[in-house]
Amino acid sequence: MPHTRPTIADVARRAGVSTATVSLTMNGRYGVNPATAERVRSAVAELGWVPSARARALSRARAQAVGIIIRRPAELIGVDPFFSNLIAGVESVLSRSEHALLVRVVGDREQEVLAYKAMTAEGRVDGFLITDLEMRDRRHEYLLDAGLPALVVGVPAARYPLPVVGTDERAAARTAVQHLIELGHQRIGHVSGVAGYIHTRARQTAWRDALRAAGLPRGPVASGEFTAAGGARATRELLAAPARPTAIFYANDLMALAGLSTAAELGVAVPQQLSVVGFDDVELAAHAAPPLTTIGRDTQEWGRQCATALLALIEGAEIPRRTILPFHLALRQSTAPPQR
Amino acid sequence: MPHTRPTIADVARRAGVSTATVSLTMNGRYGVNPATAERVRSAVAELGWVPSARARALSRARAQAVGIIIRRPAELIGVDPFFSNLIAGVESVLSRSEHALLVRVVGDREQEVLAYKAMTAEGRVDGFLITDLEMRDRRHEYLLDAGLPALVVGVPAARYPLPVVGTDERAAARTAVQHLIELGHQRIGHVSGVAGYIHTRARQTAWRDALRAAGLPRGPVASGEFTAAGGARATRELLAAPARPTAIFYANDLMALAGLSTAAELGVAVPQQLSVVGFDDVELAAHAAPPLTTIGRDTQEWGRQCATALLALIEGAEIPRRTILPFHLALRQSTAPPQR
DNA sequence: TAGCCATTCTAAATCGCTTGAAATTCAGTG
DNA sequence: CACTGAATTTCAAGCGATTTAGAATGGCTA
Repeated sequence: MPHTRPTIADVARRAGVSTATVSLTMNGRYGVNPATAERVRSAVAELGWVPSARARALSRARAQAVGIIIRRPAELIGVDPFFSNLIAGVESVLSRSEHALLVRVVGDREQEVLAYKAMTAEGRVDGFLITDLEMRDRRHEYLLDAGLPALVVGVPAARYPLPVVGTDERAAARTAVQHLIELGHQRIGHVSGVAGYIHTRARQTAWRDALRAAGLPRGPVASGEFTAAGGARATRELLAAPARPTAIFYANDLMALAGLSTAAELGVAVPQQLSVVGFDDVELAAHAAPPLTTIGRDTQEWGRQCATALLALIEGAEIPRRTILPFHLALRQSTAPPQR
Repeated sequence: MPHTRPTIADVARRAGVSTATVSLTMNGRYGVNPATAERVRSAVAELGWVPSARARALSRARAQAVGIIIRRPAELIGVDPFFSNLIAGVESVLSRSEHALLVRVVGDREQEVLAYKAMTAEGRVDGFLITDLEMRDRRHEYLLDAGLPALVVGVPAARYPLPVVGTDERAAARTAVQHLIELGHQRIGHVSGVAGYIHTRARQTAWRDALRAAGLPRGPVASGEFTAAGGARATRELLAAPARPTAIFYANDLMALAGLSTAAELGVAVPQQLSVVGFDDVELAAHAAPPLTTIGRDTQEWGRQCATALLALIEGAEIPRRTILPFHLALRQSTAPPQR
């Protein structure tokens, strides 16, 4: 006998009141006699009633959920702990507010657009978290005209029409390159990420600008596509150049770690012959050989902050156009002054 | 003027039929005149109608969603690409079937129980994917009596009452240790993961059994807690032992990679003085110095298979009690015969 | 004692879709 | 020509909450 879950009607009957009263009581509206409220509450407790999210979503016209759509080719999904950490942070806030997190993973842009439209049209979510912003990102268009609040997580893009929570990665990358410059490096290369992303650009531009500002020649670049294989390949490429760089700034730690191994394999001593700086400060960075100097930020904190901000947006509150969170430079042993 | 989304009534009006007919048509029930169906379909297309998931969930008594609750301490969330990959695989199947994926991340067991109960009671999901099965896991209890289908992803535990999709990690681990034995190693240590998990146990037990079966002495063990820091610490511990092992089998790649660095730091040459085998075959493993020999399985495929199976369960179909997916041993340069 | 108000509650409509029962249509039959 | 039955289509009752307008109650005031 499949004992069905109690409904609000069962609670009402048990407490000897109408369903309206139960609803009013449990949603903390005032105007309910304390004694009645008490009766309702004990009926709820006795029956173990939990309001149906389905019914609630329909009558409140709120899904009580937020969505995050991840577009990455399959092989890039697991390369960094970014999403796991972000989601963990987001969740720690959402779960306290009775909001669910819907995650969708898509492979290409076409599917992505469909996913946003479907989730919106079906009314599954009340707002979106947007990641991996691209150069000419158009996602705000269908979000804005669907009237759903949305928020970008990551790098603040100049004049993007949605609020942002993230880190000034330009400043972060500049700090990394600055560190190399201060050590005395003059030929500083860069291994960049997947073209098109705002954060790829921010890191690369900051590197270029920092060199220019210091009056140094523009160093060599190679794309590592954010993968270990790409990082290894790019490292090989940079180290094979005629005027070999004495330092390389990598757009993420995964590539930097692969770069470390590649250097070892080529017999290039780090940091004596080559200084290496990464980006992300993944846990392994501190336990590499040599431990990796890198830029980090607290991704879980990003998650917490952006969830909080998105919930506020959903409630109709105003939020700052940009929330900039700090980064840090973890100084370890993969950087040193260049050898004479 | 916030142009509201069309409802089924708008479509019905436009097509000159009742809402029942629209519903019947769009849900592919037979018994609708082809000509009428055509009119309905064009009305749907013209208005761009998409059925409301909220209303549907209520009337069909189906959430059209599955849930996954991840319980890990914050610092372990991002350590491996497991969840990202699993979710990517799961999603590739779910998205085709109009099911959403709800992700919840909790920190401890108490929150976990609450999360399962809440998701179930609120009716947010039609089924669960269970990961990180523990030794005396009780999750089946509240799932079974809530009547929700659920499925374990990962290591098949003997006599666990829910169906499983995963890999025989015992066999996988045995293969890894066997490889070391065949190379001629006699003192083989193990760096284990977080105690309590089925997979931690499976890997450790398989290691012990393989040694015993080969008539070798039981090697030293240390827990690395699945983290890089832990892996480094454990490695240091094993290498400091009086009878230093000539090979170490790590319960995951992260620890093995940290182990590689630690060995380098201690001046222990890999693979000449120490062979290292990991578990996971993360992308970086192939680009470590030296490239890491490790056991891998296709986590995205796990995701696809378990999503498919869970959907079948939700439809009320029968599925095999256990679906065992393959693993592979990636032979690289971190293992070699022991030096005399 | 009638009139007023504030406080509590409830009836009933609503959210947008699904679905079983009933109504309608119409060709085929006897 | 009435009757049967298959094929279509519609009615209307849910699904389980929320919410608004208004009813009931009771204490006070004039």
